Amino acid sequence: MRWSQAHIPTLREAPADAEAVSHRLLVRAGFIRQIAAGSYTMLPLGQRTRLKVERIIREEMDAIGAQEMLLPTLHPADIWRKSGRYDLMGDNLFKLKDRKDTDMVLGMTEEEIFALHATEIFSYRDLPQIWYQMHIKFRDEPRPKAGLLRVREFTMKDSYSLDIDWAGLDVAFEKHREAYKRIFARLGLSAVDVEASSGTMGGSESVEFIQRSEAGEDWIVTCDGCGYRANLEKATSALVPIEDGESTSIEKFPTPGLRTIKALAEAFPEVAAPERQIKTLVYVVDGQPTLILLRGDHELHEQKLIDHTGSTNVRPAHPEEIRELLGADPGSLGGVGVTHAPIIADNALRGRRNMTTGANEDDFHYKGVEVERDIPVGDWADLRTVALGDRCVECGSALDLWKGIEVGHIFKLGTKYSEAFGAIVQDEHGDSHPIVMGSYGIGVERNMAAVVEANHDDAGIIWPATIAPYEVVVTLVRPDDPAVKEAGERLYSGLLANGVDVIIDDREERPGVKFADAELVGIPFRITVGPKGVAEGKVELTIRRGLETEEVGLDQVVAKVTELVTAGRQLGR
RNA sequence: CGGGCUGUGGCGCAGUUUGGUAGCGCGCUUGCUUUGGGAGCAAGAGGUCGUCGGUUCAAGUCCGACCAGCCCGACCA
Repeated sequence: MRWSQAHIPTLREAPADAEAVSHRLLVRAGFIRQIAAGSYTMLPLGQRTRLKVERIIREEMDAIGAQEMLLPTLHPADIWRKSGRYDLMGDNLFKLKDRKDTDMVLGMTEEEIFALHATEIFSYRDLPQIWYQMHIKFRDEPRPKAGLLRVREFTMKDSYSLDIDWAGLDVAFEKHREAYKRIFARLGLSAVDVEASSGTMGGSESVEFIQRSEAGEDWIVTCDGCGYRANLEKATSALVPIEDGESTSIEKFPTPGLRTIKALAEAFPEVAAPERQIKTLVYVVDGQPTLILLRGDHELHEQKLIDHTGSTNVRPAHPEEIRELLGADPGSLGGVGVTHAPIIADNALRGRRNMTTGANEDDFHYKGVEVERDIPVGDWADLRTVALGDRCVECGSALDLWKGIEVGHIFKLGTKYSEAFGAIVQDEHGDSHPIVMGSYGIGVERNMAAVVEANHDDAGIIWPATIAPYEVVVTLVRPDDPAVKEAGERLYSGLLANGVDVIIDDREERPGVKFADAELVGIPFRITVGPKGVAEGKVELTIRRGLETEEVGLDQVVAKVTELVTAGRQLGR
């Protein structure tokens, strides 16, 4: 490609509404343009990189025996009603009607359709299978953000494994885990696999791949001591034991105007330190008002509540609902003697004595509360949010807490969809079993953005050679100088002949403009051809990462750069 | 959905307080000069001021409604 003929609209300044580094750089370097919130055009450079990302994913999927298919994105709503996800997905599912007034949806993931195709498998002899596609997904996100990191329309590689039993699923799951590690390594990412919640997918186990980044939206808990890694929505931690003293009797006492854990602790330090208090929250869980009990200094993690109760709709109760239920306002709530609403307590409250909690009477609390004696807890669960400084359950080391981007997610679905769609096979004894499924996703454009987040400097993007839009740029310092022109064209043709993705910057621009553009776009190798060098039979080779430059003989440079490019393509393999 | 903010040439912004017929930088076009880190001079092109309605002799500016986009939160395979 000749830069003079390419559409590479670089910008000196980023649009004011771009905040995330990857968003700013991908726009400035001419890879993407926004069309609507969470909706982007891939310009020529963006499309080149996107196709290379797809190619890597395809190679690794094919390597584990996966077969590529292509399903429609436009689905009849009935298929989604059949799995129950038409309502479950709520407003995130794009819904529309066709001209005959039939309800349709745009696919946001395709377990349903793949399960439907799995109904054409009848025998264990035809299993296992891994099917995948590289396709557009639509999600009506409540809040698209950060350029390509959270969008409403994007390309996803989604694959689905079909097995006769759970042992088979385990195999497919681990195959995907390893394939994903190879994919991320080849993309230049250092993503790690962490335990995660399954959310609305259903299923027994899920693992997310997270690239550490300040632009990320997920909080990850890791342990350097033993390698424990989990999403905050799933993570657990060990607590320092607390000495509660002898058992005492429960006693109500006045606490006028004290409505917060902190205020109560300051007023009654001897009986109401935060770790001696029971925090009482009222949540409406699938329509059922429910008391949630935590230690005073702990925070609820709503996803844990959702996962534990298997509910789909969870929200804090409104103040009026709370007063109606308990007869008091927030600040004086407690579980003592409450039998007309379910009570779920966090495990950290097990066995605790001499606690303080609200008396369900404004301005009064109880002290001397013994949780299991005085409160009719119906259900114990891990509900608290792990905090910085907590210790590892496995090994006791201090846990680390950091932010990251979810670049991939793999799920053990089980039989939810095969049962819903009747994907049943017979085993060698003639017994029928629903197919055991797994589901595995990678967001293509989000991965592009994650690579930029992880690979850039002040000058711009630093693409790994594996997915750079061009591997080499030949920069003509003086394209009007016949010797420079001739030498540059010779290098260009030589590299093309060697199968290198090369672009020649033959624009009639000042050198500074060309250098700045090459660095902004992030091309891994730059060969600078200038009059002085050519006269001496030399050119300069600049490595984008680090921007170090060396002189290379005109006659050697094609071979040398071809070698470097070839080595760069091996990244992560 | 709650809170905050923003819509003026391709990009970044001023102008709105105090209504008078739209401006700056970058980019773009042409010419001359320049040519190893985002050039200089000169002449140009380009704007329904987010949309609709209202007030007024007159609206980018005042009033109302709506739309879009961004940020925080909620939400999120």
